[in-house]
Amino acid sequence: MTKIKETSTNFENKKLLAEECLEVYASGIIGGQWTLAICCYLINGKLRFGELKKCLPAITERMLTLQLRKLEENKIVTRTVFAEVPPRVEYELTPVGYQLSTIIKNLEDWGRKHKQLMKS
Amino acid sequence: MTKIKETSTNFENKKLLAEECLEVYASGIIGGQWTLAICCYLINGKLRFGELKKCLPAITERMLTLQLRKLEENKIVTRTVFAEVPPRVEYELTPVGYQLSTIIKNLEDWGRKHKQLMKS
DNA sequence: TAGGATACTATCAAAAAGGGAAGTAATGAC
DNA sequence: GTCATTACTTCCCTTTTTGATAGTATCCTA
Repeated sequence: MTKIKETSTNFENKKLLAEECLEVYASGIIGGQWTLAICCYLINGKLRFGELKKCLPAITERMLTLQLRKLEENKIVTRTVFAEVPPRVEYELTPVGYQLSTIIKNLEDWGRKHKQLMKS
Repeated sequence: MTKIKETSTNFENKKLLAEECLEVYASGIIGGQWTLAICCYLINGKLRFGELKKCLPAITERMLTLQLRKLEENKIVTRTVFAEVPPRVEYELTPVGYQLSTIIKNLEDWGRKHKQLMKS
């Protein structure tokens, strides 16, 4: 999750696919390793940076920051900074962010079925 | 898409997340760069290796093979080899594979909305 | 005046994903 | 006997993502 190289074949491929295939586009946006997990927690209401970190004990601060920035860029969360010391920053889903709940639910259902199937 | 290192922190994190979060589990399975695109084409019926390749002009044979193998491992597609020369191999979605259609549709709808939003 | 709280940022390294090009096996057509 | 066809496999390299660790700023408290 750093800068992307706009000359790589990989970049081109991603762009092309996302252009002609809305589901690929969507999965590119919510497909980061922690993205969905973060959204899951935010769906129950806004959370501070530190609270999210507690929800995801294994995430590093760097990763959490990167993912939140990406979500913010993609207008899926809003970031509100309170001018206090120590600082307080709250993250909340936007309307499009909340609209992910259907997808999340479907993924959950499908995931359950699939997991069951793989066990047998 | 090569071997994964079962000792890496990354591997551990993925495992943990997938265990406690079915939507993360699901997105890990269908989240490859070409996975959803492949499923999209297969949803209309079985296709041969070469036909898939034509559907995705930019994919390399290597990648297509890897993705299909992963899909097969995850019981999302079946692979049927016909003992002919030149060889013929057909790929078809399994029932769970077909059940992805809901998710694909959701992603498509959400993607459309999101894309619209980002333009404004 | 040293330490704590919070939300980061910076730097370096490792792992994972993806790409390019060439090679393989079997057989029928020419 | 050479070529074409098909579905791969191999090897090596680049790009992208993720992890580990160590800072930074500000003010309040003890």
